[in-house]
Amino acid sequence: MERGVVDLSSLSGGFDLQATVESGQSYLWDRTDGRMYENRDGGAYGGTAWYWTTVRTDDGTPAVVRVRQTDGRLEWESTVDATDRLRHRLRLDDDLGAIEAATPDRPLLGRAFDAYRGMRLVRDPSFASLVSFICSAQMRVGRIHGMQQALREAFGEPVTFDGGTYHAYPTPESLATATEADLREVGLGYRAPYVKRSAELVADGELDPDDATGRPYEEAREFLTGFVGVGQKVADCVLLFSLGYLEAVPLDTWIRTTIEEYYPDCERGSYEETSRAIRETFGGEYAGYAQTYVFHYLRSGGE
DNA sequence: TAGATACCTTATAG
DNA sequence: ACTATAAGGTATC
Repeated sequence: MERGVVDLSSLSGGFDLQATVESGQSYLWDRTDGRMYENRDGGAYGGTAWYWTTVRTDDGTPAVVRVRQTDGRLEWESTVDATDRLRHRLRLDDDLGAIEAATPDRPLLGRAFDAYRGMRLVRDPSFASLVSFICSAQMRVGRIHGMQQALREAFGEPVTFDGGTYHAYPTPESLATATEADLREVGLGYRAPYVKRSAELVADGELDPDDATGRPYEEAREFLTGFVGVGQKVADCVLLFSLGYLEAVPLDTWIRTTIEEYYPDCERGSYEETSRAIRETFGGEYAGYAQTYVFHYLRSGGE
């Protein structure tokens, strides 16, 4: 067992672990106390709960990383050195202060940033992010998370850690090998064939979500719709929560409602044009940050 | 090309 | 208890 501490006190804009991993952008973290999503407004840092996920080591085998936030520190336990991986996965190097400063003073945005100060975007592994958001169609966040847990337990490689058994996120190969019936068995419903066929595309080397990286934003979004079960909204989620396109604004039901109520002039009829308008309203470069704050704020009962 | 509809499953509202 | 509704949409016609 290795242990480490990441100092958070010097981070611009601070950090809020609970808000970051329980805000519906990542479905790859679990609370060890099993109380995920229970107290959204929750006390400071979710009562310093422990969370765990898995990371890929250099030789390709998965390792468990367990973390908790206490005051200005992020403590971790793992079998590998997790400091750099956590900085990367939790975007601890983002200059949140500058990002908020660059966000326009528009209705709702200030309150949303205030409510979850320190919440950061995540950088999830691309395949897991892709499958998570294929599963997200017409689902509540608690059940999306439950689906990912079920997928891990049914198809993920077991990892022993600190006397317990955990499961890594399934590989493309394992989900491509699963039958549609297998995937329906774990509660995916009509998303089952989407997940299987998209996993096959990756496993067969026909399409790789990482190949979206480097393309101009709208082209990258179009590229990702080549997967099955991936429309523009899901593509935007993968771009924002995995591939680092911070300007991506997924137009989900919450944001559409927000546009109706607060930014009606941004409603342009098509996804593409409405997306352009709301991204501009949210400040362009970091518009996805604003979207994520608004989403979490409203969904958590902010107003 | 734009518009309507089916789709798994379950938590929640009434 | 029971039914209707909606949930971070997409594929298909």
